[in-house]
Amino acid sequence: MARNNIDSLNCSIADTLNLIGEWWTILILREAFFGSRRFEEFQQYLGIARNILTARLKKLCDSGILERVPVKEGARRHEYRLTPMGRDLLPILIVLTHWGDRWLNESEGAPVIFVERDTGKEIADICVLSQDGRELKARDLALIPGPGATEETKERLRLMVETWQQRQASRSKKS
Amino acid sequence: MARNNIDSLNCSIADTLNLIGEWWTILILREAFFGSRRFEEFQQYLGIARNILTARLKKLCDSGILERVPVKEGARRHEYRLTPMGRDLLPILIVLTHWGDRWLNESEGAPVIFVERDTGKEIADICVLSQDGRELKARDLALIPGPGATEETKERLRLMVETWQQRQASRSKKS
DNA sequence: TTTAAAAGTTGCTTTTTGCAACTAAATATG
DNA sequence: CATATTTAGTTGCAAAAAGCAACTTTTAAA
Repeated sequence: MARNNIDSLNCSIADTLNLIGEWWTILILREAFFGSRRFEEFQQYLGIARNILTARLKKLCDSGILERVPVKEGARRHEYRLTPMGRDLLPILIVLTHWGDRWLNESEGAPVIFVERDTGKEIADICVLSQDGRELKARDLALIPGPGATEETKERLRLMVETWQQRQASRSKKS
Repeated sequence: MARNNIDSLNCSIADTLNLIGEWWTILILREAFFGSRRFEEFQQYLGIARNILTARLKKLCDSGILERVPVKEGARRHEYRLTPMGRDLLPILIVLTHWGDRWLNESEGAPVIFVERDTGKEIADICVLSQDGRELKARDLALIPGPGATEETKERLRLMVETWQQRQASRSKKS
């Protein structure tokens, strides 16, 4: 993301975007999930500039999302493979896909569909669930500071609750 | 995303990133979910340059993710609110948060935690499920062309299956 | 009525991208 | 074995995007 203050936001979204939020990175990961491993594969399928691809792959390797392994024993050519950390990004790709399918490609239909290999059936839509499996909407959620919250974050969240309560109050007055 | 060929990728991920993949956009959306509505709120919490914020808010409004409504009847000052299309991005934010919590902030712990408002209990981890509720991993998934697939996409997916089968074959030979 | 805050806009500088050409090693070919 | 081709980058330069600070113009407050 931007250079300066992002790190100070005390936010896992910002931290994640710091690693995968740059131009191209998520599409490179998509390619990786689609089975690409070699520099040329990524380059050709995406049409990305080679120097940018180099930079992105390096960053992904440095941060442990991909690993760079010799094609065979002792070879100096490498391929890029998803690590467990990288494979754990799959839900992000699926959520992005489903949202795009729903809101941007509704008329034409989805370009690609994720299915379960064994059954061929489409996977379930990803949604937010409570521990006991009820579906939750934005309205049903609240935010609380976690163990990693700074004082600033706690203050911010307190303020958020206040604002929210005021809005609820003014809403009930009106109606 | 990049200017040229992204649109031709026939991929909902690329389409989605075209709208929300730019620097700052996702953090602006995070702020919106956290309750910010006014220009100054976004600006102050994020420390984003004002001209960039202007551009991002405009794009988000143009694409229907936010709407710009007068603060009160007839006022010329506006606030920016999530539309249903925008609220539907919540799973993306949660997935990004959880991934960052798990892989980047494990030692310090999560800065913020999403809980169910009514019970105060943490929400469930978002994961990929089959229609009948079994958890699926990357290995369990396959991709098939959907109704919106171009010939190129179909070809690409055929090739993918081939490559995958070859790798499976060479793997079983080795072991 | 003056002051201050909100919501931008403008101009200029620094960073990032994109593109094309170049390089060096590995592999294939005759 | 010598030469060509592929692979995986690197370099240099032009164009686009981002950051910063200063400037406007309404709106709200004192």
